[in-house]
Amino acid sequence: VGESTRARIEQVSRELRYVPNRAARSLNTSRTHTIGVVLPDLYGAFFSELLCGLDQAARSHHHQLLVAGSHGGSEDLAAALQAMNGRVDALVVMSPVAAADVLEANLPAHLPAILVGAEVPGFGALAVDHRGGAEAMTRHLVALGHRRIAHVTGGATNRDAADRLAGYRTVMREAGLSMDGLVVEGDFTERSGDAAVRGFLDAGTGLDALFAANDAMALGALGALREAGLRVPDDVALAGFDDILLGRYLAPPLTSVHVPLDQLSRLAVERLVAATEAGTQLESTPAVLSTTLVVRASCGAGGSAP
Amino acid sequence: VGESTRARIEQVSRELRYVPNRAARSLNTSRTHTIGVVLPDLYGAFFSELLCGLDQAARSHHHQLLVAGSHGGSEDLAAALQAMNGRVDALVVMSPVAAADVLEANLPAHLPAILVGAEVPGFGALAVDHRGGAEAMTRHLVALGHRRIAHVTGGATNRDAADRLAGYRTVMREAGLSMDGLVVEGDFTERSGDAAVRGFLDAGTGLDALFAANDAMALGALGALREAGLRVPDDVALAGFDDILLGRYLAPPLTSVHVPLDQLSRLAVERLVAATEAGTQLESTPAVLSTTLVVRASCGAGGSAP
DNA sequence: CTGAAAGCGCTTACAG
DNA sequence: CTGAAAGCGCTTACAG
Repeated sequence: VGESTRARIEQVSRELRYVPNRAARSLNTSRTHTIGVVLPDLYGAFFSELLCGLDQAARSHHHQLLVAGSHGGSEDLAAALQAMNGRVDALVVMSPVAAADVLEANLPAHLPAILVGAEVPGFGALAVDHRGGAEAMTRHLVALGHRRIAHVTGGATNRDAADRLAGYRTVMREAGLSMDGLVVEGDFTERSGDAAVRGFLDAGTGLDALFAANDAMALGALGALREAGLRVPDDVALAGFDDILLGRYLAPPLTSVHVPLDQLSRLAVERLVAATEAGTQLESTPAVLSTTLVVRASCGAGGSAP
Repeated sequence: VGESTRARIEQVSRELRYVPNRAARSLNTSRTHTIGVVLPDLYGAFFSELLCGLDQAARSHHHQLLVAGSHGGSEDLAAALQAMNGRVDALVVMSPVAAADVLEANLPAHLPAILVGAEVPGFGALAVDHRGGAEAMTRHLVALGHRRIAHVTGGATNRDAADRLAGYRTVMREAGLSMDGLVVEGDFTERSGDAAVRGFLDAGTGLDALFAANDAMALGALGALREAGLRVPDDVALAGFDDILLGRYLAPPLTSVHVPLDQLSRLAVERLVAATEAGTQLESTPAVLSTTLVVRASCGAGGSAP
């Protein structure tokens, strides 16, 4: 083809705004350059930061994100997983609400997938040391001299929440401290943190410290404590979990347990892209990411973040 | 086919985990049940809440979300738009960084699209009354008796930021108040709100009130003010814009301008789904969503939210 | 009512 | 080096 013809073709294609159809391209290359992300929810800073990390990691590998949030029931989860088939090269699935069998039944076989906080034979797994983080936090509170340390959980059916509770329990037991009336169930929302504090106040439960199973609940608790005229950390020490970005902007800045979302995102995407290119599945032994205690002013330790 | 054969086929299909390939299905039905979302960024509460709203709206119509965040330059925007082609039924594009020509050149013709805060002939548009919101806020601050009212902008190239600045200017001028040295450029990040306050303090600029062009900057400003020993609202009134969810958990709760993201999300998705089904494009006259002043304690008006 | 064919829009490997 | 054909995995309309 001559130069001038080529130029004319390119011009016309631009005029008509021709853009290749990616679905068609995917169909015969069997590459989509897309990573599917299945999350239990999209609401809140934690998932937002995770999604943001995954987006950055994906873009650095020239991939896009197909997102499915909020799977209430297992049918939702199943539908979300099935809707990904043929449209993604790989999958990141977070599903802390015990559903290994649903995952097992609906994960397209041979599709590289990384499960975060869940395990299904034949699929990759990444785990966060929730328990270790909760132990470190509880130990920190004990070391500060607190005795009546309450815990607001993230719900009975949530695996991550159960691990955090277990960490708290272990250390409280070790320290010989009572947990009677000090453990109350929440659901990871601000509202439930607020409700937990009101519950303690109504019951007349005296507290030295409150360890919420995530920062969102700590935020809700902070509002309720303040409303009740209690000062943090002078009257009650307050701690969260996740180390969401806004924690440092609170007054007082929130002591928390850092969950390495950037690292998790990078690792997940790197492994998935590698598996896609090699055409292999990932090892199902989970890589466990460790958490870090981040001491800020809300527990009275005065320190600023490491 | 007999009953027993059918049962056996279904069983085998379950065993093999057969799931239809959606890319192939899309190709001949030309329906993807997916809405593409192109945002300038994924970072921060504002985009998180928008994405969450879009996800909910999309799911209520049985659609998924294909997300492209962070388009730094116009090549990124172009690439993101092109990558959507054939993989989505419709598009929501937010691009406040003046780029109507890039949009025009890269929006697949005939693909239903809603632009938020931008206009391109032949495509749908949704706008938010940033200017009116900023006017209402500035008027509120003036009415509270503040005279030296500073404004931290969201950047010179951002259209939404320019509208908010214009609203502030209009009211300040109307009220006969000086703006000398009171307008400083930010970029919608916490960090830039913090920097703005330090700048005012270093310059010895006295302030009655600080109106940040978004809540993230107000958050950063709050930290810097507190660090400088200034109390909000006693020493300096503080106001933001966007009304992100955590504003009410700050101390003091943040006065802000509510941007109706839920309504925006619902409207966008409804219109797009309707256009997809009808096979038509949307009207390019933008529907303008109005904002609401939300008075909380950070400006000293004492009120709680309406 | 069942089964084979055509076609969605691409890309890749092959024949001319 | 160019151009026509085959095929990715579906669904839909048609022939048997």
